[in-house]
Amino acid sequence: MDLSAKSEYALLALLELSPHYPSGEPLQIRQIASQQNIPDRYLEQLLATLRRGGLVKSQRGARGGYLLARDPWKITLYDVVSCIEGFEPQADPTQVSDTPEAQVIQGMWGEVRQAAEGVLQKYTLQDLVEKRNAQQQVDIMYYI
Amino acid sequence: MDLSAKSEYALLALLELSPHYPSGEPLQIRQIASQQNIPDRYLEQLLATLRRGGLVKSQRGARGGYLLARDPWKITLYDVVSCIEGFEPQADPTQVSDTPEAQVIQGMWGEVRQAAEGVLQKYTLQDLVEKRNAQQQVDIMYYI
DNA sequence: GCAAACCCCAGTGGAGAACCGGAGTATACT
DNA sequence: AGTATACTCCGGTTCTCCACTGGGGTTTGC
Repeated sequence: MDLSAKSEYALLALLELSPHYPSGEPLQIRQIASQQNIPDRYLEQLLATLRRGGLVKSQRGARGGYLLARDPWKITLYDVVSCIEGFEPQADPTQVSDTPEAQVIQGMWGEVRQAAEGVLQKYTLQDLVEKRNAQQQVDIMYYI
Repeated sequence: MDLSAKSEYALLALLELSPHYPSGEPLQIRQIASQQNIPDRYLEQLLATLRRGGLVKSQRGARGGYLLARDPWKITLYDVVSCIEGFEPQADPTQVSDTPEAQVIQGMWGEVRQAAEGVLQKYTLQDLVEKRNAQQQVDIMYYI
């Protein structure tokens, strides 16, 4: 029941990209990585996955980088996590549980998944950005 | 977001034990394992964990075995999964996330956890048993 | 044309999950 | 009492996956 480093990195990166969306200026891997303490060669892979998932666009060549594919309030956390974790296919050759006991357990676990996904679907990157800003205010007030 | 084999095995085993609770007759590892297709030496470890967690009692010696420690409707699925997965300690030295971005992400993940745990807490072993029985009826009706 | 960026693919180290085995201990039945 | 049958404890083994690293490419701006 932990959030994988993979997904956390992806969210952090997109959180960095969000404020730059209006300007249309791309942000480079190195900058994001150093800003959020993420191994840059690893972040590269995650951004590639996000690109294939249609969440970010990339600009190749010198002065290139990454930018959000659409507005921050049109990207839910579910979009991000499911893209990075790749858990869309529930209709794949997962053994369709033979015994009735296994079926029942599978069914109730489906409810657990749905509950979790519901929370992820109701938050967008924009929400995270706003929460971040509010959090920063609190941090400043408590700073000495 | 998958249910581990560990937890699924534990739930299956407890599901087997549930109907035997009223009689007070213990069930042996071998029987449970063969009934639910679980490696028996592995199931042994899981039952030991459940015993230490106070969910089952064991009867040693010949004609021994395992039985539920309390009524099936007094054991929630959360009890089982948290015991087997051991994820109680949220107040441990998990790095208390330095950056405001990480804090915000950590916070929203807390909501996801809570949603998932809420579902697990509202179901008991008794519920699973009843669902299983209902499921069996359906299976029989569709058989041939 | 060359440097700065992304792109692709392959490999490695460590941790944990799933499982197996053996020696010991308690209990029931005869 | 003795023996068979269970649980109990502890260790090891295999395998997979996560997190990360590295070595090449290709595209683009200056």
